[in-house]
Amino acid sequence: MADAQDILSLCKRRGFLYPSFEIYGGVAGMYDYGPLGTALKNNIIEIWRRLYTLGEGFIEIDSETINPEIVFKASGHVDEFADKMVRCKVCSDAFRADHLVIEYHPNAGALKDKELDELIRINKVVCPACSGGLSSVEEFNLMFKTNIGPGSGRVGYIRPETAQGIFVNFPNLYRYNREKLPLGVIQVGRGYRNEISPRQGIIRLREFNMMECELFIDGEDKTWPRFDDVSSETLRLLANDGLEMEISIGDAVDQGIICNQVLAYFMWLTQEFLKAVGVDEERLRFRQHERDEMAHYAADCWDVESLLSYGWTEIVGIADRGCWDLSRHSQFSGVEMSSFKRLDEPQEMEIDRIKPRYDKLGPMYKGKAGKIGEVLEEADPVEVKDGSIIIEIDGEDIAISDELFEVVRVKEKVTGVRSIPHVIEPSYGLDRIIYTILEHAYSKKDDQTLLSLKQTVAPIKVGVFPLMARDGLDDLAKDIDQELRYSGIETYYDDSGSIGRRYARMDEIGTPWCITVDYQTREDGTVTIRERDTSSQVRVRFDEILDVVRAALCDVDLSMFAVE
RNA sequence: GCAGGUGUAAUCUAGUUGGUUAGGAUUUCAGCCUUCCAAGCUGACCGCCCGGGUUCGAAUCCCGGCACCUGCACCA
Repeated sequence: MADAQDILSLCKRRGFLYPSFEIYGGVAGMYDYGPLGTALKNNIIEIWRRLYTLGEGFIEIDSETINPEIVFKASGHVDEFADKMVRCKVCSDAFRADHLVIEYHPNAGALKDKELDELIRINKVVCPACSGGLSSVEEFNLMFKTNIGPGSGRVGYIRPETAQGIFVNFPNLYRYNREKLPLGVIQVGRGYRNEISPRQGIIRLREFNMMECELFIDGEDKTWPRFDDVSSETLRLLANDGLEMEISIGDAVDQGIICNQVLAYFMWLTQEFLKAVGVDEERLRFRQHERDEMAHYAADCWDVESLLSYGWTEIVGIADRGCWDLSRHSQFSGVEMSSFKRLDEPQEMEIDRIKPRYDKLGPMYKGKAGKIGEVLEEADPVEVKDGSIIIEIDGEDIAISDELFEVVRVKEKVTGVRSIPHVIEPSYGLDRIIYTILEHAYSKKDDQTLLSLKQTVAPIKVGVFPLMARDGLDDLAKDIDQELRYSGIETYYDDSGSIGRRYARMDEIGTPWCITVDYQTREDGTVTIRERDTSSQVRVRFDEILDVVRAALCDVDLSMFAVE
């Protein structure tokens, strides 16, 4: 297996990746993409984007990376990412400090570090695992905090995922989609996590690239229109009951291994994407989250893992997040986040409604009566208990006796129902995918490095060389180089060193083809085109070279252009 | 963050009883040569992670920092 050090060395040497701020000693978990890395990344993004926008009809947005605190209060990140931790001095296990003292304080979660320290000390709290002594409280905040605007007025955080930018825009996007589900929204961008210990090259970064999709669907209907077309396609699953299997997505859904069609469809789509950009199918699997690993709101979650020299590594997560995200944002913002599902036929329904008796409310509550009436009208009659109903007015609970209202049965025409959409989230770790592609493409034979990148993602598509940089061969080669570049094909012209060395340079950065102008070109107007992985050559017509390359880019067998 | 290991050129690496001008290979560049897979010759560029300390003298010893690797924990 390829050594991670070799890959990182190649990346640095050839301009895929550079450690950030290298001249100042570097910063852990931060890397810059060099020229080739950037091109590779852009190519991958473009394939992904097309798959979702052109293939599935999804829409793309680009939202802010700095968000006000409330966004992450609603998302749960403020609590989830800013734990107060203590560590066992003996077994070095970490625990949430507030959980350890919960029996000694009614509101342990609100305590300051020092107060928690104090409580732990006074009550002689020890490590729950081994009864060892505990360290003092440390703050673990994995979000980067900042201030929005001058002074220290408004707290903001740099986003740890792009997803929230989509959720908070849901009302706009739902309207853009003309109030229809399903609504698929994608975003490509950076996320930021102040990792405790970034390691393993670009596998765990502090500033990382994500491609995320949030698919909003009707929670009552998790079928997918194109599911039947692909239901016989297979995936390699590692379910959370420990069973590993190769199974069609149709069977997996039927047997309840994958919980619904939408999830299964996007798992398959993800596999197609990863194969298309060069992840080795043999080193790819879907691992289901353990029950305790899953976020509490998730119905099901599968990680796509690739086998790297670091071991099996998560590169994509595909989760059914239920209606959690939109519910929370609706709750925190007070904005409606539901969708309206029109019924096939409007239905006449008889419903019980509360009808306030304003003649009695008025004298009793004076100025408040109007508000109370409004709230009563919206209230559900089933909440009437023991002759009264409790309603909330201006943050105050008030019991309203049933003498002050009537429950009446009314006929209402129902044309549809409102519900909060569920979210299926395929979330792709771009940097990890890039690294996987590099490692899976990497091979070494007798000191010769070969990067077998798919032509779709290769930063440079064609190397163009004169066999000798003289006798007019160089001019002919430059003509070809220019023609290809002007046609939108990335090339690399090279006339330095032996021809073998030039092929080797291209092999090392994954360039799939090389065209060489030789002396025969002057005689019969043909050039050679060499295929990277086999180093086999085909002689083709000089004046057809653009067609040949275009065909090659469509994976057409080049032998059909051979002139010999 | 903890424990252990490591840090010499763009890359890989030799080099401690502390002692002259840190050696090699690859890459890159220039020139010569060269009619298809890293040929050869000549030359050039480029280095002891950073900062302190000990010493007449530090790549080498000590302290601190930074980075990388392995494990723990966390996670995309």
